[in-house]
Amino acid sequence: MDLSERKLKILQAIVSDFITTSEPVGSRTLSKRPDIDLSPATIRNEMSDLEEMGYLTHPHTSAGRVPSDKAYRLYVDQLMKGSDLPAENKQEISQRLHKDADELDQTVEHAAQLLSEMTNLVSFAITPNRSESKINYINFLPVDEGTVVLMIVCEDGKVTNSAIRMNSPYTEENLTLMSKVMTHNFKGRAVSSVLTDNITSMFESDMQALSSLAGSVVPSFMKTLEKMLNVDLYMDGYSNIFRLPEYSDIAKAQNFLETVTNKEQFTNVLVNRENGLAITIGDENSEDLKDFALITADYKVNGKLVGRLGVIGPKRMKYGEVTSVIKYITDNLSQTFEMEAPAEAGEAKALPEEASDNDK
Amino acid sequence: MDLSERKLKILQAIVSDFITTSEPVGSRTLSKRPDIDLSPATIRNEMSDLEEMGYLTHPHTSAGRVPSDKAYRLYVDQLMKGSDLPAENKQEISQRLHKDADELDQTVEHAAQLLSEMTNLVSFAITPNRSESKINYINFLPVDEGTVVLMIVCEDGKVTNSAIRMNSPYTEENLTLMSKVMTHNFKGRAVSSVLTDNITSMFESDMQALSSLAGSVVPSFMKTLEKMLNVDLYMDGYSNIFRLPEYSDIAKAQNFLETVTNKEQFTNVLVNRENGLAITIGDENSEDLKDFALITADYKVNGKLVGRLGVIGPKRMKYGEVTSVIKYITDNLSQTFEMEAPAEAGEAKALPEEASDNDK
DNA sequence: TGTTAGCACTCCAAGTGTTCGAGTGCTAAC
DNA sequence: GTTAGCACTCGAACACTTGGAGTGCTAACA
Repeated sequence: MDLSERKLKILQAIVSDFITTSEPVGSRTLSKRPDIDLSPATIRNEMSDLEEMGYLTHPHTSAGRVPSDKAYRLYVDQLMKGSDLPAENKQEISQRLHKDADELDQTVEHAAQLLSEMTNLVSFAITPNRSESKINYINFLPVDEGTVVLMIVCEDGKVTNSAIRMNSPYTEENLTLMSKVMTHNFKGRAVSSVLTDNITSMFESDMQALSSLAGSVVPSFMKTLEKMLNVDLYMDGYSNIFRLPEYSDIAKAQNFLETVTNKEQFTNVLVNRENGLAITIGDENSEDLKDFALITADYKVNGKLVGRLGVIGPKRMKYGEVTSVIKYITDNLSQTFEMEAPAEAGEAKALPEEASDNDK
Repeated sequence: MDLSERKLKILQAIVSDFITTSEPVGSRTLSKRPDIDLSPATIRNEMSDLEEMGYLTHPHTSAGRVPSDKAYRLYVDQLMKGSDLPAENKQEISQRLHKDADELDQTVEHAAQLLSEMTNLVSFAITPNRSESKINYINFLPVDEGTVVLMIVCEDGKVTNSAIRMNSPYTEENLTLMSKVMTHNFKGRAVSSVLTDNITSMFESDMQALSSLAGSVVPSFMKTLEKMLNVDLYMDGYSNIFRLPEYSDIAKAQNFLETVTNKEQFTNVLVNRENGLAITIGDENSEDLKDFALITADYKVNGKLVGRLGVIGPKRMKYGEVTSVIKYITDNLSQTFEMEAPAEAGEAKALPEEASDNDK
């Protein structure tokens, strides 16, 4: 049996009704809708069919129907009408994203904030992954007798640095030499590819003079490269969940919050999602997210690097509206980051002694 | 009327009972305690006095007594017995804090995590404020035709950088010169003091050759200095609040979460607390925190810079235990950061063209 | 043959009444 | 000053009732 026009219409009505009210919808309620001109009895028959086909479920005998994951999927794929954002929202988005747009991190954080405000859901955003970014140069800066700062700069402009505790004494000449040799060796190579190299052998062949330093430097270098791969995760709107009736049950709210505040695990989920606009509902997610729906979309930095932004909430979600907001924000972000090369700035700790020497 | 030995004992019993059970305590319950050898009636009389003196309240006629803020304060100041941490906890703390201790940020984050695990409360930690740190050197790195990276390094080792969009073209010589002049001008001065300077005038007098660049550089320089003053806030254990009976009321949980996830406001509260170990209870806090108790303590980096760490929870809190954990962790942190100069690393974005030139 | 009215049945939510226990305050006796 | 006793209060828990919203089924209708 496949879905007749009428069944689709009924299903559509049930899903959208349930999305707004979060109450199981009954045949009488439906028959009152102006767009549905059928008696409750007829609707009951259709609903019964739809239930058999797996689109609806039944909390208990005398309750209305509730959409299944399968129904949400159908709804999102076929039935949902995409809504266009009101002009004022569009304007607010552009305004707030362009203000202070010279710091990528901050702008992305603002975007997440904005998203949670506009959707009343929990939002998140991750910064782009740099594994395929190419190294531009490597620099060692003197700090104190025992410490230097290692600084790696990518072609796309990311600067990452770490302090290194040196096991053996160094001279500034050593550092300059090391900077040059390492830059020469790695310039133009992708971070991920360098990470799989056998760096120590390079030290043996090229840098005999420096081999005593290699022991301190190589592990830090690898660690710094790994650090470059980290993406930052911003989340916002945690307390929004309390507005949703599905989380008036404390245990559910707790479960949600626990899932969502496990940053490491959550980042992992986000990083591994499909590119572009991705909507996953219920059991399409991993086990721990099976009660939720996620919508994500990508933004681009300089037309290349890809970050991601989205929301998580109950399966009963205003897919149309939320999707529009997310798309509008990601498009806006991409546009913002395309025009200029925005700054993504951070900090590093070290104790330079006479660092301006480095300029001579 | 002042507090007799016996009243104190009763009050102590009430507070500690209420802290563990969160139920109003009645006279019968108290009289059953082995350390209190009085009949319920006597206890009732004493409780009645204590209520009159403002130490106890009464949810309704036939309920037990509940401690007031004043009672908690007395309890913390005089009655509470500080508990010593079990050796295994101490060991766990040292172990987990010393692992990966070369990154300050990360270690501080771990400390917050640890703290929330051990106390089952919401924990937080802020990194040290650098307003009195001295500038060590300032460096401009070439990126592309329109962009350079500004990098400011403090004596205490903090490195902060931003990308600057240049309004007019620059040469590498310009950058080197600018690095030198600015380093010369600001080396050894505290960040906060430089922030109050009139920098533009310096450009006019010292750097005529560079004045065309000043328009782009000065605002960014100030912004970067301000960025150095930002402290990072880490929080952990949000979902712990659901274990507490006081937050089984959804509205209260929501209120708590909203208060606590307002990072900006919360950071502000933390930064302005008293130094050392600080416990504030109920109405000793600002209006929005009046239903909570906060405990914070400081840790030191290199014996000087001061960061802060603590918990927030209901006024009914195991003050003794929690204080011990916090103190042990902050002591441990201070110790960790004293031995070595730990790395606090971050990142910056820029698009260097031929940056190794900077080394020659 | 598809649609609808009618009816018996189910189940939850909300309201009501009752009971029970833990608590208080007060008074009088020790 | 302390305690026992007693009347009283209040909320939590439980059972019970009721009403409404819903279903499924059957039979009648177009």
